[in-house]
Amino acid sequence: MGSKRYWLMKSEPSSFSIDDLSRSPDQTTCWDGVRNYQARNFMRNMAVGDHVLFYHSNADPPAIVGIAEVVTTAYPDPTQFDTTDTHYDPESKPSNPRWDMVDIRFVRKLVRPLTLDELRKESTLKGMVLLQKGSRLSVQPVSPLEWRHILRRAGR
DNA sequence: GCCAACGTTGGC
DNA sequence: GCCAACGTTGGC
Repeated sequence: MGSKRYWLMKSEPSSFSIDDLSRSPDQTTCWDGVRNYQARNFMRNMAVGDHVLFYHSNADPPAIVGIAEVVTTAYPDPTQFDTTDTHYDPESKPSNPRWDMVDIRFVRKLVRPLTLDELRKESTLKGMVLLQKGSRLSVQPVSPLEWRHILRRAGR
């Protein structure tokens, strides 16, 4: 068993919130709809058991609100072949799927959500992908140090 | 609603 | 290969 990796995944609570995740069957959902190559590549690097920070973007306030875990490795996102889906990609062929997804399962909500504002005040977190100017990556790596610091700040 | 920053597309 | 145009993200 190799050491687990840490990630952050963004979701707009108006479309899928941490509560939606906790109410999902098995408290699990497939992370479909990612259409960014960098984000896809990060998902391809995920392993079962990896830890995930669940972040509410376009929220008031934007914040890390919970913890999830990766329960499958990456596999083809079926919405890319669904002509009725907004994420349909006519260029992607079933013989060579372009877009992948993983399944993640709810672990817990943070006792205290950590707002973007608070995160910005932490010098330890200066390097977080989330906090970089113009950063829009919806799936991104988190360092073990950042993870530890965030959990401590969140009151465990 | 605004708009800056980013990624992608396509003409040349 | 360049770069303008466009669509999207996401904080404010």
